[in-house]
Amino acid sequence: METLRQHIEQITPLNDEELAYVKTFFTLKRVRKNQYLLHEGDEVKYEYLVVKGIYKVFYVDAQGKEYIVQLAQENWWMTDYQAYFKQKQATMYVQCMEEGEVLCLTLHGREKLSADLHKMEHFFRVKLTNGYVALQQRVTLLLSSTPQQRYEEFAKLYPSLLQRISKKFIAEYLGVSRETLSRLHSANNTTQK
Amino acid sequence: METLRQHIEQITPLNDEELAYVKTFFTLKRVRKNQYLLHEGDEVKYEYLVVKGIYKVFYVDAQGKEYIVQLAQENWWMTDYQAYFKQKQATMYVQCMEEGEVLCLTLHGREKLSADLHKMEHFFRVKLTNGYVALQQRVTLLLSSTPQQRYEEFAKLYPSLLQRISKKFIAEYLGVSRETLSRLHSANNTTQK
DNA sequence: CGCCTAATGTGATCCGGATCACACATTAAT
DNA sequence: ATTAATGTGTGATCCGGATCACATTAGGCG
Repeated sequence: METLRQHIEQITPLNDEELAYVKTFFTLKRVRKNQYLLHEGDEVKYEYLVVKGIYKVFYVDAQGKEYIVQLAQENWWMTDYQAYFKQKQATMYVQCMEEGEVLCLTLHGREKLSADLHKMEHFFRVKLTNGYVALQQRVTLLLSSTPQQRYEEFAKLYPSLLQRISKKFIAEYLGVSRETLSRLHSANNTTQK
Repeated sequence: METLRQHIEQITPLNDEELAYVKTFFTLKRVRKNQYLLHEGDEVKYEYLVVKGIYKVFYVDAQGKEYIVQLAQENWWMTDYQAYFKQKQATMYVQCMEEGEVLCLTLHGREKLSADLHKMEHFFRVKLTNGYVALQQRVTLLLSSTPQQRYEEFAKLYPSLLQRISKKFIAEYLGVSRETLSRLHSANNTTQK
């Protein structure tokens, strides 16, 4: 739980009393590899703050193809936000790719915290702001770039993930086929040598 | 300025005193067709709340191709948010497509309002939440769908824009060539008849 | 330790959509 | 009203990346 304090205090300081109050809204959960935190069709009870591990948020189209909407690692928040905020059934899955633990927060908890503590409303606003900017960047990337550029951008933003997850999933995140991604490497290696 | 009250009160009620205070941070600006509110390389002084008119937020790649990141109409907020929040030079343009007026707010104003009035911090958080969800939907759409599906989705979400702006710009928003979009129509009309 | 399954590389083929090129229609400008 | 500028449809060609198919390697895990 110490993680939580650090995470929040990157944005706003909390005194002990406030922190104690905040903590009452979170529950810690251990997660094993391949375990689902959320399944399509589920009610979306929680959003999750990743304490440890790697997770993917993805959906599956009519043909059974998977598309990764978000790859989350330490200190990232994740869930099917559309369903979470609107309290509808999930259209996405959240699955663990590397075991770890997450802190769970209900929508009610989030709203209560925001209403009771101006600081926490501020915290969530700042987090959302960052998330919004990051998503907008992803939109511009998807609109305009080649698989090559997408991969380079990804490698720059998340060098650690390159090591920790398989290329297949990176391809699904980039919206590129596994094969095309693989061929990029060969092309790169020959030129850069 | 009455628009502003209505807009904010969709999310949180304000008393007269609060409203008066809020108003001091906004300035109204008339905008003519084709006028730029923001130019690549500019310092990003403001974000804009659209009172009237249609605007596009777009960027231009090395080949001179345009990509529309956002199409904004009444009651939408817009600017180059990446640059606005991080106070960097703009990488995008904001241009008017149908004349109207906007309310301008500085980053300092936004932060001051949020700090002084918990209600306003709440307002911005809710707006950001909605924006985040909408952007995530756009990401899933760009990741997985055909031009056909993108167009249908767009037509469903923004039927009014279909009438008011040219196909060329819709194509740039969807990340599809003008010609491909045009051919979709022909295909549609023959089948649905 | 070796088996089975998943991850990766690589060739061959195919196809959707970009691009180029032009005709026609519509709108704006003086 | 005339001319220019911009929007729209449509054909012809081309190419990047998806798809299919298989060989190779690397990891779990019994």
